[in-house]
Amino acid sequence: MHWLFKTEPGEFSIDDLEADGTARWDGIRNYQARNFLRDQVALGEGVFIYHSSCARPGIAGQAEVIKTAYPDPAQFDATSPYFDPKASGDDPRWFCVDIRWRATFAEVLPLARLKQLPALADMVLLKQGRLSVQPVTAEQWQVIEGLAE
DNA sequence: GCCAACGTTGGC
DNA sequence: GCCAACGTTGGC
Repeated sequence: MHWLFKTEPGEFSIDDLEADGTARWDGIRNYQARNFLRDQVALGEGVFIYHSSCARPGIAGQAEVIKTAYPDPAQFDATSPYFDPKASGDDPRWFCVDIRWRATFAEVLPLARLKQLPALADMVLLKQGRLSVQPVTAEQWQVIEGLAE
């Protein structure tokens, strides 16, 4: 399986990931996204980094999974915006993974462009909004990589 | 800033 | 369990 992770570039962009090299993908507070992270995201899998809520929404680059799911520390940190008072160490509610930068596309692949391609019509990104961690099929991955060259 | 889509909360 | 109210996401 391949994946697509959304991020607001004003908070954390592909350029930040490239500069840092690796990142903890934390702060996921949606159950469907959590379940993908916790149950399915596997070591070494590819991840497209998608910029959302910005002037040019689209796929900005790719990364790979270097550590599979572990409890998101932010849920236990009362000073964090991602604090969850209902989570406990015995019963973590939220999970995160670690990723490593692989590539920054020469140009962000615009959402509008992705929408034009029949081969991508079934992408979760295009069929369902509001899901910040989502699967990408091998076929979709190949098509998008081809566009990014 | 608007607003559609959809997730979450909480009363019953 | 239903569903209305409310909150959030995210494109435009």
